[in-house]
Amino acid sequence: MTSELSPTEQLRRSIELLWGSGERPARGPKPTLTLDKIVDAAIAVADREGTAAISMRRVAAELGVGAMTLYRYVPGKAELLALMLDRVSGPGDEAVRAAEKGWRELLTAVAHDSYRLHLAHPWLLQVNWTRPVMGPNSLAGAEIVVAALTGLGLTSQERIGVMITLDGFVTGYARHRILYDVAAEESGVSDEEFWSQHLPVLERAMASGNYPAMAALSADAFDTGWDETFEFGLHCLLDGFAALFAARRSAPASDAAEVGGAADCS
Amino acid sequence: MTSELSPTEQLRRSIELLWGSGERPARGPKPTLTLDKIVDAAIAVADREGTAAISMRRVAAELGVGAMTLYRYVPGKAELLALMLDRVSGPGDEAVRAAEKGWRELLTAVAHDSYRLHLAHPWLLQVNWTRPVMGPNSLAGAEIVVAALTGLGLTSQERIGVMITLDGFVTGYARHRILYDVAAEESGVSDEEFWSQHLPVLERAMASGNYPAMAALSADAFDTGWDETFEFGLHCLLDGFAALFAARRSAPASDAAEVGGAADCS
DNA sequence: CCTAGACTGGGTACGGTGTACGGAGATTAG
DNA sequence: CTAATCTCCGTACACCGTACCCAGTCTAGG
Repeated sequence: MTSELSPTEQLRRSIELLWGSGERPARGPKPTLTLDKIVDAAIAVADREGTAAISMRRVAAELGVGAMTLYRYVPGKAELLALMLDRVSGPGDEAVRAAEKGWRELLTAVAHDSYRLHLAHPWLLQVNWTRPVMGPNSLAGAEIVVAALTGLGLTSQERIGVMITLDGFVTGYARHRILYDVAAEESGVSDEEFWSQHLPVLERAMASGNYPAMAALSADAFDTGWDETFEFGLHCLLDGFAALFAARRSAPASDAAEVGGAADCS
Repeated sequence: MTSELSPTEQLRRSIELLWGSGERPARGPKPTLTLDKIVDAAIAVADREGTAAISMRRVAAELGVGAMTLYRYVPGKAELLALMLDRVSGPGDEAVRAAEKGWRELLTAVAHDSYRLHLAHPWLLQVNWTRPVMGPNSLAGAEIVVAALTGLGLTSQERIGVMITLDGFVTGYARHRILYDVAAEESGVSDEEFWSQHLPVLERAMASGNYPAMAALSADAFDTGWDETFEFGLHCLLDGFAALFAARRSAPASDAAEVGGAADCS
């Protein structure tokens, strides 16, 4: 008899799921599963068998139940992914250790944690986390960054801007690397073979004179390891933040009136 | 009778496709389609109907042919996506105009171009461009950036590092924004509704005292427009690069021997 | 001109996906 | 004990990418 749920109603349901206000109805048989078990199973499948293996049937099989059973606990696949994300989110080990150490150490730690997290769970790229970002763990992650940026003379908007910028770099770089690994794996072509296949066409392109700057690069230009390049980029970005902070320290920007709640931003 | 193609053979085929060495066989009827028409149709469908609409059947229907016909021209969907990417890639308008203006103007222009490109073609996020990056247009895009970074005392590896870092930030930020838009659109929930639904749970979280730094933010902390925040982040990142360049200008790093081809990086 | 052979278009089919629907059985309030 | 209400899940539908294969078309060689 439940008529179709309105979008708003669906959203309310998802928020409840994320913040886990799970009161059971009194009637009827006890559930055999829990939300936590489902999320754990989904993460296990995703980590073990790859991003493409995340399907409702596969996760259900992992738990020894029918596919449709999952829909008793989760509205749909998108919400399951959001729950998976919130599970692995939250302040990482390195960030917690660096919590009291100053902004540069902390941002470095947060970047490392997030980078490692993405490499460990490549399926994170599949998740649209922009809307359900407001899960409890995600919020805790934001808190620790904003805290480190408080007291440097930044406006509130700048604090958020720094956080978003850092996240953009880390996720963008992680995506780049993960896509590369995925391409290598699923095409079944190794790095060496890939490059050796391209050699003739690239040599012709270089010899054409259309790409002088590329041709002038040394032979080892692309030899840098992924992680070193990440550190290099992160270092540059933090230097840029440092320049901003130095400017604000000599002339603090005026912030809008501070109120006790970030929610009324329509 | 064609036995299954080896991965290497498939790769060779894809490279041929990208670089367009399209000699027709003599026998048999003339093809009614061309690769270009297919790629154009796919881009049109993707731009008009969204990322999810990119399917072989849909693209084929757009061209008025059967789904399987496309496989006469393209090995599979992944290759079609790669071709779509190379089509829209290449130096953007702003970058071309800024080509002779110094590294900061050029990197800014490239970032703007790439950012706009992603917003105009959100399906770019779907494409694994790390491997087929070596299409002619992509290579031209790399050339223009590396050229702007030549003569600043950077090593070859640093030039590539700067390019990858910038790309990481731009694509990461664009992804963030696109995912946000997609979430708003396909959930059917407007921004206002989304935030008003979250209000009670957020207010409770803020009142809990667990998130003091978040609670201390001003009310307008999240009010910044997407584009302003992008400019803010880009500015920071370029300041970071500037610091590196300044250091190199006073003490240039020694580069490896420069050879005329970047291809032999195993 | 004729015909053999190579090529193109595309119908059908297979195994996958997310999920709507509804029935069978379990549980508990009254 | 009964009826209400819940859980589990089999079936079904509309999609997807693409392997296979046949019919129709075109051209090279005779």
